[in-house]
Amino acid sequence: MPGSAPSRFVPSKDELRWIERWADAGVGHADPRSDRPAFSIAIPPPNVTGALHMGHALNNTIQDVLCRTRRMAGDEVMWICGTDHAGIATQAVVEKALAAEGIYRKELGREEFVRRVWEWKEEYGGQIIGQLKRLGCTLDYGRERFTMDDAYAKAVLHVFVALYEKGYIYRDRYMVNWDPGLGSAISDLEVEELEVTDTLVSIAYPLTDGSGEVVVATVRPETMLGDTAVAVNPGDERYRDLVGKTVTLPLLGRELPIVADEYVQPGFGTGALKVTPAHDPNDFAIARRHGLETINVIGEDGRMTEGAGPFYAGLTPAECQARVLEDLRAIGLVRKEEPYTHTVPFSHRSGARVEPIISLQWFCDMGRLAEPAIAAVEEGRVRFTPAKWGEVYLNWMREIRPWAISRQLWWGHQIPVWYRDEEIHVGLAPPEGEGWEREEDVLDTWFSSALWPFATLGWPERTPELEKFYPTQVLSTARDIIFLWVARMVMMGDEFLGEEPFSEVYIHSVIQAPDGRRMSKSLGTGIDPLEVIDEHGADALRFGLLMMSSTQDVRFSADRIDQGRQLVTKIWNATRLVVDRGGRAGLPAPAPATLADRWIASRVARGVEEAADLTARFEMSQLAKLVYELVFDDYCDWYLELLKSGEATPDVAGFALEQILALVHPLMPFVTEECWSRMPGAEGLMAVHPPPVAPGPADPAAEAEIDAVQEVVSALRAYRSRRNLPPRTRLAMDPAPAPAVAALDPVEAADDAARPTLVATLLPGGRSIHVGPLAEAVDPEVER
RNA sequence: GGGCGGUUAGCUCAGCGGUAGAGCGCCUGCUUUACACGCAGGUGGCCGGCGGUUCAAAUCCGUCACCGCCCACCA
Repeated sequence: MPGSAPSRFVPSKDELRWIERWADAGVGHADPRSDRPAFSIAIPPPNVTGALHMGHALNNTIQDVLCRTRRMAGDEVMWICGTDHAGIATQAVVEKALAAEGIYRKELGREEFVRRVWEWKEEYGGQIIGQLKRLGCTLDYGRERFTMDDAYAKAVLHVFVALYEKGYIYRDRYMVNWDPGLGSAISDLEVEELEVTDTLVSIAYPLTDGSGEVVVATVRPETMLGDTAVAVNPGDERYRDLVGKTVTLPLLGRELPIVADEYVQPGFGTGALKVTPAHDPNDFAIARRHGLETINVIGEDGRMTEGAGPFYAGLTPAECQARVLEDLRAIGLVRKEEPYTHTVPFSHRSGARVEPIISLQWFCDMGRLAEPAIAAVEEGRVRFTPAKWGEVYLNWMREIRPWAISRQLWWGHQIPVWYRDEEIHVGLAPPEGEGWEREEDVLDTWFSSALWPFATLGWPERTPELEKFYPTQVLSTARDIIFLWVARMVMMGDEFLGEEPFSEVYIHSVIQAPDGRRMSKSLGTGIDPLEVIDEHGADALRFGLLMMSSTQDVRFSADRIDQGRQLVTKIWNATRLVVDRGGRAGLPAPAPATLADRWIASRVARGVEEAADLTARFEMSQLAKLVYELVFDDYCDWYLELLKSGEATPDVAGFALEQILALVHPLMPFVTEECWSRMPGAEGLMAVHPPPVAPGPADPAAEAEIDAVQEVVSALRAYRSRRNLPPRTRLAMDPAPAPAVAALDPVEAADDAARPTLVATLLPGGRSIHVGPLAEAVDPEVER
């Protein structure tokens, strides 16, 4: 590279060029017929509606580091690329867009609406794939998959039918989490418990025989309309005589049995519990034990049903609550009202307060599926990093509950079930004959995501891709989808391929906003990775994110991005210097000629070894720190200074630079590719350059010597600084300084014993040094 | 109610049994022909509190205090 090259690398200009070059050279393309060892990673498929956020940027940088490293090492790398149809999110986005034009989903009808979603997907979906390219990610873009592709849909239906036939999937009228905002059931994992302060109301239920009353407490008086019993603890003396009697439900006049159930805590409230089987999971269980009637009073539309009686039907629960309280007060049955703080379920998807209701839904029993997936982690076939997440996974798996898999949406995999009167048909194809109607519900998005590592490779066909690249090696993700996604992939992989879909799960940091809040668009705390890329370059962003990443949550730090940008500039300028001094690429390893050469060879050797170790252990911030220090401290601050003074040789400098570029490339692909291309003798892309090798063996002797040199030089500089001497003051030193010391700093040997003004003493091993005038050599201030 | 994690320099974080580290900030010098997105030299921490183990503890154990996250069906 000519010395007249600009003193900075300009990412905005050069990065786009390299993205094209990599694509043209097929860098991300995987060949299933290759003889090379396979290395594969399945990207956590971003939502089609998604845009790159910091979490994606970090996660995909990590995956790209791993993929690039393995590719350079000679593996056939497939980084599986694609997006997720994200049922709820996508349907919501399109619905909103249509509503802006005054078009409503229900008016369009299902078929037309789904067509519009596809249209939207073709036009706006998947922009994140382009953004991943900007980040420098070497995915196999030519094999981009979508969880609603025909082939993928086939896999989904196949799995549904197979699990149905095994008896794992079944339909039941059961209590589910109903999301009134969404108009759909959601799974337990999509429910978030939030603390709220409600009013705990005590209501008197008169005994039917007129002999008194039983007082119950509730935070949801409106649900009393669906009460079908009052329960007390069997050991509760106060109520022993009442068990078997009945009370009359106020407002509706229904007669309710008083039952005894262990669930009831005698110490809570009055010790008597109103039982609303249709709207409380505990009450539902009590009702099943006692064969009680269940009466729905809140419907799927989130309003009171006919079951609530003519005065209340049609109201929202909140309106109904006010009305019920008013009516109860009017007849004098409210005994107490007090504030009460407890947790209440809210939908993670819509934010609405979840209504537990009884509904006819499809479920998947997870017990049997979980067994091999538990063993996989217990027996170490799947390993989590950090290891604690393996425990979290196991704790959840060991108490796994049935999964509510049906969703009352239109966008998704429609459940392959047909009904005709009492008949039911479950199959890949519709049944023969007239009068069949297909199940309207679709599957939970995570049901299809669970198949990602193999459905993307063509399963259930036995494709060459599947043969070569399943199972994958690593799954990298954040902890929030360990249950939703990771666990389910393991279960499905075990069930359908007989093998876990990956052996390593790396759980990376969550990047928070600089103030410690969650980074989110709605909070206004998001930082757009693309803006960072535009401003500082993808390499700087990648490096900064790797530096930030950790085993815990971290705040986004603009300083780390700066550090990355500075490293980019440093590498760029170091390359300029080396090229100027005659450094070349593509040489066979030259024999180190000087002490400095032996030293940098040793440093690079150490760096290469440590980098491999850190990469294998997913120590990304340590890896970033290592390359930073190797470039700045070793190569630039000391070695290149020695090169300028003639204490090192250009061949070794060039060779070491080539290796350093190769070492840094997986982290910062753009600047390293650019620098490589500017080294005389460089051929081919750095992206497929062989892995870095040391220009020589680790050399402890050379390292010890240079350590000593560094100490002397630092001491000299500190001495000058303390004395406020001009920086380049020449000092005479006795004994004569080592050539490397003299080269790095303007010192001269004291040739006249009467004249020396400075003493530097290197004791064996280079550990003890005095720097200062002879007269001060014993001064503790100076002694080091 | 269970479980996990955090508390280290002004800020953001590493380190996790052997004399306290980085980046940024701050102070002093430097237009040294790769780089001022730079170079050199500095300032700055009883490593949350209290106990304990050890020759030796940010580092291991116990406990307390805040902060955060996950799981959980007490009206």
